[in-house]
Amino acid sequence: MSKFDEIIRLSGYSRATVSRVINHSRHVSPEARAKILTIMKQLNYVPNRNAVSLSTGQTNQIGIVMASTNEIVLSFLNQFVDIAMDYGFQTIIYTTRGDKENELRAFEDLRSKRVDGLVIVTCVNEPRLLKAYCEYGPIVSWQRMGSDEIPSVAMDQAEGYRLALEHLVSKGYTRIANLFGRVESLNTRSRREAYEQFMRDHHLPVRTDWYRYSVFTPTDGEEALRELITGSELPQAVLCANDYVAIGIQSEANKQAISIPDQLAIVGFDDTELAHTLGITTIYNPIAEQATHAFYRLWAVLGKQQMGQEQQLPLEKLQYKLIARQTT
Amino acid sequence: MSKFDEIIRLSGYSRATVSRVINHSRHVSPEARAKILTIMKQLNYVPNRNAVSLSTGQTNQIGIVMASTNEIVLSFLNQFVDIAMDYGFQTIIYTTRGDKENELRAFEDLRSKRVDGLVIVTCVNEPRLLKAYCEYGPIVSWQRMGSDEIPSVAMDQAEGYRLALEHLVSKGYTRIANLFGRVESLNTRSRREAYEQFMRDHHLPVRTDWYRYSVFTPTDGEEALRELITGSELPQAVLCANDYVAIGIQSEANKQAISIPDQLAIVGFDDTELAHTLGITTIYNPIAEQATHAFYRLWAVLGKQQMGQEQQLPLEKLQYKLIARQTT
DNA sequence: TTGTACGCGTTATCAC
DNA sequence: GTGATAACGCGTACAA
Repeated sequence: MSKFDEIIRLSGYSRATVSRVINHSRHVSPEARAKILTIMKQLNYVPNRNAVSLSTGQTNQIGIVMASTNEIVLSFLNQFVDIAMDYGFQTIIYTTRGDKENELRAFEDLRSKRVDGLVIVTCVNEPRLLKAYCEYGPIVSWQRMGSDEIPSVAMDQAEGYRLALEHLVSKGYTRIANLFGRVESLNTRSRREAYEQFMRDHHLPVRTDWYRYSVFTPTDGEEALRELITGSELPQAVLCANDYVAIGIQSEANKQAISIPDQLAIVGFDDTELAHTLGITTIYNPIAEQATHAFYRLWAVLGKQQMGQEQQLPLEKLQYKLIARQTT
Repeated sequence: MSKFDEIIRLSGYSRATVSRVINHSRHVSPEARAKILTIMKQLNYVPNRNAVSLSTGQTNQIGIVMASTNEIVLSFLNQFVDIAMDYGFQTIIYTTRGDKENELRAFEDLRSKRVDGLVIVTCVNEPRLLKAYCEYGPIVSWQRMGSDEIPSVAMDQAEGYRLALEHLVSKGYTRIANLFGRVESLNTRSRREAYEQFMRDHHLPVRTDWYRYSVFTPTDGEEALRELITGSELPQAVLCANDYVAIGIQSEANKQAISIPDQLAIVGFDDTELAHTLGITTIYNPIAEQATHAFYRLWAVLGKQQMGQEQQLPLEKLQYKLIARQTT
């Protein structure tokens, strides 16, 4: 006999009344509430959440999908978990290692009612395929998805990139190398197009020979610089995929006795704490705010189911900012 | 009518047989299996995991408890999520922000059958209090818990600390400052005792005036060094709570024109990728392996429930290693 | 305000 | 190999 039935038996009240007390319904007499609460304490009762989820159809769990938990997505993850918790939701991590089948398991978990909604941080499956899962629960993406089938809270990184370019050119750096992340990602495309457009507009050389892809980590940055200096000409500045890459460039430049910023300027991306510490010029990226927005988007749907009405939370307009430091 | 009942109706078989097919039981005729599988495909059926969990009493979810998701715990988290997934378990993050009540919610979720087990990365509640939850499911800790009531996969950091001290002294650094993490943590106590014991054994000065606490981040490290140089005497070496603190020290030393390692030697802890990039001497800490061990400990219990027999996975002996680089 | 009866979707224990 | 039937623990119309 479950503790629930035990409470029913000991209190003399019915299943419904006990349930009402548990769920803080107002339609319960003070005496009934008091008596039932007392017995609940005595029995050290806690509701079985699987039973609750089965009955209500909600789990109060949200899945977060990413290739791996790394430094780049850390602040997004941290903020999302926190804000979700504030609203009574737990967060399940789905690390896919870039594998499509692994990734699909997260979406299958939406179908199988394991999670109420999903946040995509990074994903490798086609939006077309993923769209089919939208009927099972709200899905929102941080990564830009190309199609509008899955809503995204991403900002157009072209704006941030232009800030960096304006800064560099205003300082006299015109021969610029670009270290990108994923080749096929929309962010990479945005950045590349912003670069090419900006350079053309200012009648400056577009150095596609200084494009490098799949540069994510400090080690990647080091290798990229070692490889760049083998060329006949050294760029005046390097635009990095993120701050960690910039750290690698900075470190390798020191080893190679390349003076910064005289011989080589460096601009990072995201404005992490380390960029501050190491004096790296970078683009402030409101990542935590985007995580908040991501949850708000989900809450717009999940809150309605929970509170019985439309839940609209304020989505403030977010902006990049240039943070000038010692590497430019 | 649920899809399950739909399958029963369309196939003509009973609830039990359908369930057997879903769970790959061998006691099903090939014809029955084929027919039921076909219908399952047609209906695009997936089991409701809440119903499964309610019925079996297992969720295949493990909670991971920590103050916040930060760089320090990142590799542990990442590895744990991965290994758990390999064994069919999902990971729920509980960030407590150091709040005892928040933290207790994770343990209550063990009682309420939301998770099958818990991993404690950091925790603030008393082991005494937490011990009461052990009856509801396996709990294992990364952080050392003092009492043996909750098993821990932590290594005694004193060993790693001694490696650092031997290295420093062998290089002639004898006036050593210590930057610790949490004041009351067992790791801090281990390190402090290791330092004091080592210095006494070698008839060297124990500089308790150079103890600093709650130093976690690069910024903390910078501040610590700024504060240390206001003293009458500068230490010859700094032992840091982790690599990020070491980065802060290194950066601030550069700003202050303090030559490294001539005027000041630096030793980090953990051997993160950035320590490699920035040439920081550090202690290699097998964090990922400890995460693996943590899961294996849980699996020893959860696997038994799942596979019907004791599951013993190999726990290899782990060791710290000194990684000498340019800061010593 | 309270109680009845049923539903949620699946597993498990018996029989046969 | 197959099939009734009873759990699993709780929410909730609906009626009283």
